[in-house]
Amino acid sequence: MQSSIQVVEQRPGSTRRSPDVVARSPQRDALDLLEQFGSTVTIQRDRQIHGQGEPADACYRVLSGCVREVKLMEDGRRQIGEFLLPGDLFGFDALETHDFAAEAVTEAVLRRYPRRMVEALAESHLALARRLRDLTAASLRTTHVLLLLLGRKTACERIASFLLEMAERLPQGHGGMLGLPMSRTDMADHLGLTIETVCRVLAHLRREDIILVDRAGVRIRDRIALEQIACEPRH
Amino acid sequence: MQSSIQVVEQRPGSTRRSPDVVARSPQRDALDLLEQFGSTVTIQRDRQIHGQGEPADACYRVLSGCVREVKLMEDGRRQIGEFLLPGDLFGFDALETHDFAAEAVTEAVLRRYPRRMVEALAESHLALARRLRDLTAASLRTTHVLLLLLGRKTACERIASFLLEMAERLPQGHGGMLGLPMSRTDMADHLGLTIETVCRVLAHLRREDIILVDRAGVRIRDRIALEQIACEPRH
DNA sequence: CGAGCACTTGAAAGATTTCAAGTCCAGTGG
DNA sequence: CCACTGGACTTGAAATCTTTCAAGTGCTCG
Repeated sequence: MQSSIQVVEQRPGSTRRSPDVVARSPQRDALDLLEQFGSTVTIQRDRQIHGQGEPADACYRVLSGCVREVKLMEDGRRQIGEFLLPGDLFGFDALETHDFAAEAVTEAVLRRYPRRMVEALAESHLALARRLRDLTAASLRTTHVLLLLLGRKTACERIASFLLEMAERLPQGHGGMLGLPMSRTDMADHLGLTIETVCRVLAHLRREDIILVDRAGVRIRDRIALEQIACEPRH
Repeated sequence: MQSSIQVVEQRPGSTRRSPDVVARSPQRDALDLLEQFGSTVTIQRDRQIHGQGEPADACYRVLSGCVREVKLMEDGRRQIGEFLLPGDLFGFDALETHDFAAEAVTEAVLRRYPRRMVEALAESHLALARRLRDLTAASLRTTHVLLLLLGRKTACERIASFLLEMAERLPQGHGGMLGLPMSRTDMADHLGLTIETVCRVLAHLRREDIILVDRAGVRIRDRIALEQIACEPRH
């Protein structure tokens, strides 16, 4: 229960998306209240953290590694709602049960908070209650962006949007290299494409000299071009 | 400010989806607190209630009619996040700004609550704060279902899912006829299809005697078949 | 009655998927 | 140390689904 965990500054109501990994500043985060009830767990690659539809009795903060939120259909079709990276929170926005299963994309270290405690504390701490609501609203906003991507964007636009998002969220390696933690299959299941289409689009962007792809990851060479392709919504 | 508004029983944390339109039961809804600050407004067909990205300074309950939540791309591509029907709430789950524009699909009568009051009351009423969080989580759940639909379902599955959803949410006319309030274009923009594909799939389902389509609306003749086609997720 | 709009339907085009081989490593075992 | 195997990733070609383009139809409204 040591409190020397890497803590990430959260903008007012952002579930994730923390390019600004800053040491905790003077103003306290309402979530700090939970820290004393947290425990640290390590999840092996591809192991499940919780199942889809299971009672939501824990919430998590990602300390290291990558987690995916997965919805599965009877016939095996899969939709990944979101990838969670260090600093991201998940499970806080569930009702009684989890909408998604959560699985480790890479070995992941998580801080685990019992839902019972979260709810109990929220009963007496308005700031925490408020924080939880903002967290949920932030999740919703992220999901709304994905809705447009899945409903209306072309394969090329989806990949471009995804790469830009990852460039914001992942730490840059040397020379701006992004080490994507997820497989092509995971990317495909997040973007509503097949693995082959993901490959082909990446190859296409590479031939255009917009990105550089190698085993280690991706490097964005022409961000402007990528942004034009991604054609993000007005807001 | 009369309080003879049609009020809809809400399951614990459901933004909408209220097939059970019941008179208010003894236990009070935390949202009742807002009622004294509400005002009733009427919006003409296709008129905007608020724009995408605008400061969220009001929330609404639909009293009658239908509202769509719309995201627009520069080039005119459109994604409808959700249709709101009588009893449904919207705008309660926004952060500072609205993720979607809201527009009246049909002439709509809305109960409008100033966000400032909602937030102020939530500061002092835990039950309301809790209700707002559940509302947001319920929105998120709805959106997660749509993610799978947009990312992984075929046109036929999308339409089948949509019809079943509408059958739950819309009041039945005589003979189980559903009067769909939205145009084919709206359906298309919700389901990530084109208007022509929507027509063709409806025609296909009609030829299979699964539904009956006419100007007035749609009638489900073989719900079992429709459910099989829709192939809803395990949970 | 005529115009306009929503909706349908057909045919061709196009984007993405499916099916089928490969390639390239990383890890294993000889 | 090196060949071998399996898995992830690529790439090509054909198939398929959906879209695009083009007419129509039928209602409603003026």
